[in-house]
Amino acid sequence: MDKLRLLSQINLLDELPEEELKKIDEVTLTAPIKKGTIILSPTQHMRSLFFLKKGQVRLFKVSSTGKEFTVDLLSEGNVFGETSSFSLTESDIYAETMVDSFVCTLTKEQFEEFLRQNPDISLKLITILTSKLKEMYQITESIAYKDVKYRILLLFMQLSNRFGVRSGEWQTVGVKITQYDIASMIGSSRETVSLFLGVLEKEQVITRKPLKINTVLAKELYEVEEG
DNA sequence: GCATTAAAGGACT
DNA sequence: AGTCCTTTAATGC
Repeated sequence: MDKLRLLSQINLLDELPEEELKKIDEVTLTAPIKKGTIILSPTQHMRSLFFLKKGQVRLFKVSSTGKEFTVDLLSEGNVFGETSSFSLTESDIYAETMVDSFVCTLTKEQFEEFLRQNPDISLKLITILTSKLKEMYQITESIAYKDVKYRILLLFMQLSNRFGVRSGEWQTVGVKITQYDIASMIGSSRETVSLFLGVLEKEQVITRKPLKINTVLAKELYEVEEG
């Protein structure tokens, strides 16, 4: 696949001139990574940052009892990883590809230089991180005070706002997720998720195949906030 | 109201 | 064919 074309597909880099794209292309390495590959783990530490050019990545932590908690999902254009000076994720975190992906590696210096020359990108990064922070607040609060059905709907609202496509009252969720993925994002079990997905489908709040959410119904019936 | 366990059916490659 | 994903039901906190 053409490297330059891949680079131009990155959201963060959308507004960059062709010259800048070429510069980045010269200093970075792009690797195809298969689904289910761990590209970052507490033991395997890469002192670098990653650009997800294509695909989908899950960031998660593992508890002492071996249970996974998914912190974030990333799609094309997201940056993650860590260097000695700053980190975009936690240090004891795992990153796994959920689908076949293309990942580009950047050193700290390359990324900082890149930001210096493209201040607009820095602003975009701040925007992304801020909205992610808001999402995490909502999720943690829902885990404390709300039931699983509400948590599923809140998660779907957030995902569809970030990744989905809107068509009237219905919005796609926009990411490829299993029931296990959902459970690991809202602190539940896959069986319970399975149960409530069935309930929500009967109530016509969601559809499956493809996974969609009726945002209007969800808000009215369950008072779900938007992300 | 939900996790857990178990068991079985369905789907993906 | 074999692995991954989903559903259903029973049990107990």
